[in-house]
Amino acid sequence: MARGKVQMKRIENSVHRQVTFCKRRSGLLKKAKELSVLCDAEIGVFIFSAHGKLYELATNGNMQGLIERYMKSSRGTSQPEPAAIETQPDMDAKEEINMLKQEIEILQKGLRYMFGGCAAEMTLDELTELEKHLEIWIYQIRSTKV
Amino acid sequence: MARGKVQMKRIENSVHRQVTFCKRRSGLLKKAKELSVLCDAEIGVFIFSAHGKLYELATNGNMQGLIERYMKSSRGTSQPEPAAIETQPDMDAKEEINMLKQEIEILQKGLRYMFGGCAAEMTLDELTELEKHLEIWIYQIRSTKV
DNA sequence: AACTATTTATAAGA
DNA sequence: TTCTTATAAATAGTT
Repeated sequence: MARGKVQMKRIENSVHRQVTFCKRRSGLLKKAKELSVLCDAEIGVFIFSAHGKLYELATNGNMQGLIERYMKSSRGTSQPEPAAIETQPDMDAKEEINMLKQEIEILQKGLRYMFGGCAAEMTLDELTELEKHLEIWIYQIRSTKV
Repeated sequence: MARGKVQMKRIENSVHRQVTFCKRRSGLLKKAKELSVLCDAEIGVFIFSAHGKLYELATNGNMQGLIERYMKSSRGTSQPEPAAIETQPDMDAKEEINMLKQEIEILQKGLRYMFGGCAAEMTLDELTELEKHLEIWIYQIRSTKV
């Protein structure tokens, strides 16, 4: 914007890119906050910088809760195929194993969030609840198989 | 902004609120897209209107993937440590990697299946495999409960 | 949905 | 990074 239009493509100069990232990131989060306040909306934003750093905003202060809600809302919207699982070819086998294990943990965590969001440590009741969900799921799978 | 400042509080007039929501929502999504293009960032945004309607943007077109990445990044932020994933200690590293990758694919399919309201297509074998995993989880849950 | 008068956001420079 | 400032963009109120 100011002092010259900006082309809508990646900023090649890395210093400019970094500065713009910083400014626009804060602008975006501000706008999100404003929208939520003015219009009584719940908003979740997450931004990964090119270097992988995470910046986030969840208007209710609870991104996990928003993600659960998102998952419920977007149910039925056909999900795109996730990217094939690729790992660095030059990666050490041990590292790769750890990476994959992490991925699995994430997926498991995702499932737990899915099932009514036991966010922190799971109580006995929560575990029972999860167990029940899994049993239902298995039941559905068995029905599908027939 | 234009023609008068706006107070940073909920707009009481519901017509104004709706119009502003529409305008600012599109503005926010535009800004998010711009930031991602200009600065090479990955961004996920979801907005729930006061009435619960979902609007979203995922810069890579894959919100599910972004959510997984988010969970990975925010790990450690007061998240409980999930049970360690155990594999055979005597297993060949290559084998182990393949096994873990398979598990991930199954979990991903399972998640999609879940999100899609049990509509996503899975083959019979995949369903059986998923069923088996769910049974293992149930077993783990029951062990934890004891 | 279109139109503008203004306010905001921000690119470039310091 | 922070501030300044000229300009581009967004948008509140109006039609």
